[in-house]
Parts: sequence; C-alpha cells; structure tokens
Amino acid sequence: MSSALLSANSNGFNSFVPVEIDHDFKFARPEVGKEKKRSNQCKIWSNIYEICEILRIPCESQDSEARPTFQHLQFKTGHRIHAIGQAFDTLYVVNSGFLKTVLLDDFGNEQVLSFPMQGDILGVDSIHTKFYASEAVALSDCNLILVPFNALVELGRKEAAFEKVIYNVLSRELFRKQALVSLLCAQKADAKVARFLIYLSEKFHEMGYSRSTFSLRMTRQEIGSYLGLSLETVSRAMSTLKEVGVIGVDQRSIKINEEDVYKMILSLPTPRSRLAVPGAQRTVKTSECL
Amino acid sequence: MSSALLSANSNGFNSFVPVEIDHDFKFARPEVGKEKKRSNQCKIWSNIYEICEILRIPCESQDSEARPTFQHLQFKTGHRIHAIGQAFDTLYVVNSGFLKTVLLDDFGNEQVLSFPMQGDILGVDSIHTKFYASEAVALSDCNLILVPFNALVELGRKEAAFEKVIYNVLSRELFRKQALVSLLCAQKADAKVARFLIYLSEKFHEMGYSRSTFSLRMTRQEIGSYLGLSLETVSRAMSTLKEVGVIGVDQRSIKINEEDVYKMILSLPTPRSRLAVPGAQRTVKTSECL
DNA sequence: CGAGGCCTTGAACGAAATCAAAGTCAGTGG
DNA sequence: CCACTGACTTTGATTTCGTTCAAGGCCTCG
Repeated sequence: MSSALLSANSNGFNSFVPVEIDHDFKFARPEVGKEKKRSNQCKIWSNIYEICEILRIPCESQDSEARPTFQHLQFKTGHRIHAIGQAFDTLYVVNSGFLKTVLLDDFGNEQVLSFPMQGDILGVDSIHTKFYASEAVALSDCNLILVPFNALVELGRKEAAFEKVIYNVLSRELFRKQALVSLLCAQKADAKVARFLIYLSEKFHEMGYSRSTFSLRMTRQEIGSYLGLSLETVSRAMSTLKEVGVIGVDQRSIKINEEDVYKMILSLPTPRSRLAVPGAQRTVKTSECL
Repeated sequence: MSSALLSANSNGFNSFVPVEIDHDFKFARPEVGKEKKRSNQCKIWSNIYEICEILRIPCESQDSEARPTFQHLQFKTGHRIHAIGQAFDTLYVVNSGFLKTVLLDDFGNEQVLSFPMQGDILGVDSIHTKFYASEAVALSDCNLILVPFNALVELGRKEAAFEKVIYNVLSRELFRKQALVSLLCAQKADAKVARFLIYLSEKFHEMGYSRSTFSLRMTRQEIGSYLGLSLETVSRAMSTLKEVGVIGVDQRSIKINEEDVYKMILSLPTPRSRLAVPGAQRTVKTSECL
C-alpha cells in the first residue's frame, strides 16, 4: 500500500527466486513482542505520549508533566467495539489485537473498510457527524485505548503539539484510504492480493513481528470484501502466488518473500484503461503550476 | 454516494418512467448562481466565516471581529494547482469551478481520486507528510481560496470553534472516501455510473444549480479512472441508462431523474460476494457491544 | 475545411463471478 | 478417543461482465 511499493530493484532477472517453505510453520501469537517498551499487555492506562508512540506519530511536546491518562480495555474475539449509528464520543487506539471495520449497505450487506491493528485508530470517520459511521469488530482478543474525543480536543487546546498530532492522524488516515482506492481501481486480482499481503508483511514488521511469516486473522470472504473480489478469487490468487513460488500458503498461515512478490507484481501488465494518455491531458497546457 | 441513496420508495412498478428529454439542452455555466450571498465571483478575500459557509460546515463562533482573510486566486482550465511531491503549505477551498485530483503510480499512470467542486477542499491528504500527496488540475476555470495551513492552525488555536471546523472537514473527507471505497467494491459498472451521476446531481443541487440537467466537466476516461472502469464501459453504461430511459445523455450533457435512477439501481442484483453471511459472522457472538 | 480530441458502438477475448463439490480444521459431545 | 458438525478453504466448470481492439461519428478550434 506504500507508494514506494513498486520500486523494487531489477537486478538480475532469473524470474522469481522461490521461497523456501517450511510446511509446518505456524504463527505463534507473540503475546510479548520484541518492541521497546510497548509490550505491557496488562497496562491499564496510557498517557498521550505513550499513545503517540503507539500511533507512530512523532510528538514534539516534551512537557512531561503529569497528563491525563486514557483507559485500556480488553475486547474478546468477535465482539463489536461500536455500531453504526451509535452516538459518537470516543476514538479507539489499537494497542494490540486485530479488528475489522465494516460498512453496512442498505440491504445489510457488509463491506470491509479496513483491518486495524496496533497503531491504528478507530472512529475518525465519525467526528463530523455525531454518530459512528462504521462498525468495528474484534478479529482477535484486543487491547484498545479509549480516547474520549472531547478530552483529546481539550488536550490539543492546551498544547499545540498535541493538536498537530490529531491533524496528522486524520490526514494519514485519509492518505491511506486514497492508497486503497488506487489499489482497488488500478489492479488485477492477483496484484491486489499480492499487495495486500505485502501490506500485512510490512505492518507485522513494524509491530516487531516476523515480516516473512505470519498468520491471517481474517477470512477469505473478508479479504475479498476489502479488495473488491469474491472469496474464491482471493483463494485462487493466493494459490497462483504460491505456484509461482513467491509465497507459501497453508490455510491462514503465510510465508512471504516481499522482494519476490514485488517483482511478480511488476511483471503483471497494468490494465490499459489506467494508462496515462500523456498527450490527451486536455487541450490546454498542464505544465505550469501557477 | 449518500448512504440514504437507496431508500427510494417502491410505490408502483411501472418500470421506469422515462425522462422527457430536450435534445437541445445545454448546461449554461451559471457564473451567478442562485445562492444566498456566495455568488461573488470577483471577490478577492474571504474570512473564516465565509469559508465555513462555502464548506458547508457549521461554525459555532460568532465572534465577528475582524479576522484574517484569505486570498482568492483564479486558475485557468488545465492548470495544475499543486504537484505531487511539492512542499505542502496551503489548503485550497473551491469557491467555484471544477477540478480533479489524481495520483500517479510508479509508471506515471493516472488515477483520479476525486472531482472537487464548490465547497470541497484540497490538500488535506498532505498534512501529515510535508508534501502534496496528490495532484490537482483545474477542469474549468476555477476560483480557489488559498488557506495557508499554518494560518488555519493558528486560527484554530485562538478559537476552539474554528479548530472543530478543521476536525470536521478532515473527518468528512475520510467519510466520503469510505463511501467511494464501498462503491468501488460492491457495485457493477452500471450501478457505479448511475451512482456517480446521482452524486453529481445532488452536488449541483447543493450548489444551487439544476439537479436534473447539467454538464459533465470530465472525460469518460477520467470518470472511468475514478470508478475503476474503462472509458468504453462508462460510455456503454450511460447508453444503457439512456435506453432504459432514466437519464438523457448527449456527449457531456446529462439529463437525469434521480428517482428513476434509484429504482434502476435497486433493480440491479447485488453481487453475491458482497452479501452478508449473517450466520457466518464468526464462531463467536457478535451481538453484544461491550 | 481539416485535424485532433472525445465519444459511441461492435466483436472478440479474458478475467472474475457464480455455481458446485470436495477437502481441511477446530470444537463438541458421545 | 473418535465421529460429527459447521465454518472455512480449495478447486473445477461454466457464465457473465468488462476490457481490449477497432472503426466510425461528433464537436471544436485553428
């Protein structure tokens, strides 16, 4: 999903070096990751600095006086964090665990919008109306930090650095959603799934887990909903990637060599309809940037 | 794109009442719309209250003292407002005119992200990095308000009501982007195009123009990029809608009966892959909302 | 009037959805 | 312990939809 995603170096072209696959690998849920000081699963309160660190948003303020702290809460697998239409008052920052957010259309059909995990935030799409715009469900046991929006705003008013953090979080969310739109529009099924796996790989790496071996927390159905594909197509795409040798798949267990998957994506043709028609920009000069 | 979109009443089922079509209708560019006091095209400066009004974000502050004002700037058709990678410093609020924002992938292919028009804002995806994440191009002559982000932040710090406005704008953008994702994932080509036209219709209505007769400002290619379709498919979808009788199309001129288009969309089957599998939620009870 | 974008339409092809069936796995209860 | 259940996954066959390729029409501008 990163825009630098396709900048794999093209040294050597001996097709795709196959990944070696241990057929018995499993994803050991790392209850105690190898992060710096963020591994305290049983923590009950976090202050704003800790939250910024979890969000990976740099915070300039160093005024380390005692600040209000925010409560952690455990959610069990399958539980709903908030429902659509419910009155909005608090944001949730994911400290650990895996979730999905979904939209329900007018027929009650489910559209997956994101798979939040550590460092992601829930509820920002609901600020401008006073109601949650989407629904969040825990895909695993989760530890979430409750951040009452009003308290956050107040904090922002006290110190500009915190306010900046809020802007940054919102802007980043928007940026990510745009990347998703781009992915949905411009890519074939295999590429969508491949990029999704790379995205997960990077995410796991960021969180301090293995970037090459992990376990999917969501069903094929959910992945398909997220990527705009049927569950069968997701399954087939994974099988294809496996045959080519760039990933290993066994049910929910994934083994991936990002480098190879990059090359693989590059070898797929871009749909013609997406190609820029350089001359056709418009009858007008588009160069100068007043 | 509105979520109430599909709540058309189903009274009577005499298929779709055809729209009467004037074959000579054209979209008279309404330089002076029938809005309240927002029709001053030649205005050079706006204060924050005026900007909120244009954005259609309610602003609670009534402290009507002299506030800093923001400059308007004219952009000609085809000109680029900002380029990807350029240093970010200012947001743009569209006072009049039509634009597109695009992402360029690693091959220089263009992906349309939005078609901003009056009341929309440009640049919010660029706050968290210090660089513009997308490119904006004028599809018609435009009147934009330059809002230096720092100045806006400062204003927000002076008064909480303004800060709220910023949060609301950002949140709203995110919300809209989600609606787009949902559209892209869950609908067939005809439905995508139909909803796109309805979206435009509502937008024109909001701006005080005719909701039933308007002119497209973008090419089929650009619509296709936005909706994840080829330009031919867009063209065919419009022809289909025309044959069914729910819209009139002649090149860029559109005549539309929203009510009929709603019914038309409802009659299209939802792709099965999107259907909620109510029992399959997960082995766990999803009901309670801790 | 001619050129160049842009739009429309047809035909062939290809990718993904749909339909269908069998395999895997975890949990349950005999 | 093992068979049974139900959710999830995989794979194949078929159909549908959208893309691609190609040709012709339209409109604007010089």
